[in-house]
Formats: sequence, C-alpha cells, structure tokens
Amino acid sequence: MDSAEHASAPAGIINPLEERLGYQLRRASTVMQADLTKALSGLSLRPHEASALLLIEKNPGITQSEIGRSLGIKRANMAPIAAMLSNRHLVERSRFDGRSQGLRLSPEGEALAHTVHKRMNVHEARFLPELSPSERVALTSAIAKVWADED
Amino acid sequence: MDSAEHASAPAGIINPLEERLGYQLRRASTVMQADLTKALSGLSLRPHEASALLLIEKNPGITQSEIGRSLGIKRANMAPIAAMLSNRHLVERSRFDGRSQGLRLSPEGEALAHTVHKRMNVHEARFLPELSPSERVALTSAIAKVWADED
DNA sequence: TATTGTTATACTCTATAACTATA
DNA sequence: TATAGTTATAGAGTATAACAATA
Repeated sequence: MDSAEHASAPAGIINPLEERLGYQLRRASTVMQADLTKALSGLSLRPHEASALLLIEKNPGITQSEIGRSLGIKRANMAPIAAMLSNRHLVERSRFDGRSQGLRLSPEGEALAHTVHKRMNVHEARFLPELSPSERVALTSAIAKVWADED
Repeated sequence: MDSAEHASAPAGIINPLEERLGYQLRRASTVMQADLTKALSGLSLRPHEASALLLIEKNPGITQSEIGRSLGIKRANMAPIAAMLSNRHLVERSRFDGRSQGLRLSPEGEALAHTVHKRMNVHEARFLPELSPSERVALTSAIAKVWADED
C-alpha cells in the first residue's frame, strides 16, 4: 500500500531543526497548503487562483501587476492565473490605460468567491482549535512581522 | 532592468488574505526559504540537503526513511538527496540490515555541518530582530502546534 | 505482508530573461 | 526610461505509482 508516509517525528531521533523558525514555518505552511488544496477540491482552483479571486473581489478594477505585488507573485507568474480566470469567465477585463486592464468579478466569479470564503473558513478553523480569536490575531500578526521587512 | 518586483503591499489595496494564518505562513516561509538559499550560497547545498546534513550529524546511523519521516520529506524524494550527499563524500553509508543503510557524516561532512550551523544562525537572526529569546521560543512553538496534528 | 531504497513522472510555486506595447 | 502584460524556461519542493530486494 505504501502509505502512512511521515507521521511527525519518529521516537529516539533528535531533530535540531525543531527550534528553527524557518523550519517550523516551512512545515506549518506545507501542511496548511496541502489542506487548502483539498478544501478547494472540486472547484478547479489552486490556492493562488483562489487568493487572486478574493483580492479582485475586494478590489474591483485592480490590475494583474497590483495583484502580484500584493500577494508576492511575480508579474510573469500572474499572467497565466489571470488568463485562466478570464477564460473561465470568472473575471472580466476592462481596458484601463492601453497597457493595463482592470479586473473585476463576473456574477459567476462572485458566486465562486463566496464558496471559497466558506471553504477557507472551515479550512483555517481546523488549525486554530485551541486559540482564542485574540490569540489567533496575535499569532498571525507575529508571523506577519517576520516577513514585513521583506529583507 | 525589470526589478523591484513586489515590495509588500501597494497602498490603497485591501488584502483580505492578511488575516489568514495560512497566507501569513506562506509569505513568511517563502521569504525565509529564499534568504536561507542565499545564506547557503557557495556551499552547493539546497535547504533540504542542509537540513538532512544536520539531522545526520545529530543522529549518526540514521536511515534515509527516518530522515524523511523526521523532516516531512517523502522517501522517494529522499533518495536523490542521500545519493548526492554520498556522492560528494559528505556522508558514509554503512549497511545496516540488508535493505537499509545507516548514514553518518564524514570529516568533510562534519566540517560542512559546522559552516551550515554558522550560516543558519546568522540567517535566522535576521528575522528575529525585535524578539527576546523567550518570545522567539514562544512564536516557534506556537507555529509548531499549528501542524502538530498533521491533519 | 510490510519496509527500504529506487526510478519515473507530474504538479505547484518561484525565478530570470526577453519581448511587445504603451506611458 | 519605466511599466504592463506576455512567453519561454529553469529550478525547487511535493506527490503518486510501481518495482526489486529484504524483513
């Protein structure tokens, strides 16, 4: 069957990475990303596409480049994401200035965004079982400070 | 030149992802991973290879599969990492039971591990400028709890 | 039957370079 | 000169399936 791959940490092994912030961030991020992918299953949306959808929802008229700068996705990597959302008629592109286009959700896009919000809420709640809302905010903003400088 | 790609968040744009734990983890993890890659430059070691090296250092005789389970790397993806460390004579493989091999560092591997520790310390310190040691531990273990269940 | 190590393969995300066209 | 959008391409990391050898 070949399953039950990695459980967390075999007994008797000393993991010197466990005290490293970067390591903990990678492990936590990977687990949550995998869970988000499952949470979005059936919607044909990858995590980045879902994120872009929600950003357009809250910022109608936003351009691809602005989305990329907001989410940390390079302009070159935004192109196929925007093209996919447009091809599926989830977003509409309106010429803005000849070289850039404003994006906004279509009615189908709005409906899908609502579904994404609901799935994301359930997804996130799975990882915050013992944290109060204020503790959750504290943790989230502490992590935000880690990369705020962008170095 | 085409540089200065993404700064953090353009003004006037509302980012609804900012309060999401999964999003913050991804951004922070990506930034730290990129910085670690730079910190290791010249050593011809990718982050995963460096992690495996440090795990072998602290657990001489460990097998590839155990490394994978400890670090969250699938057995199939450990094979090329172990082969690379072995080909560069950084680790020695000693038959353990016919189907598995115990790994331990060679003198060159030990020396490289020391360098990795030093570079990693500098790297991590860059992201913890305003946290006290106890706050750092608190943040790291809070993140550890996020993925402890493994879901 | 289960585990170790391995190969092949595919997907997601990230990154750079280079090009067109607009500003 | 700089920016927007695009294409091509490469490199990480992650995932599954399948196989041989061993336990």
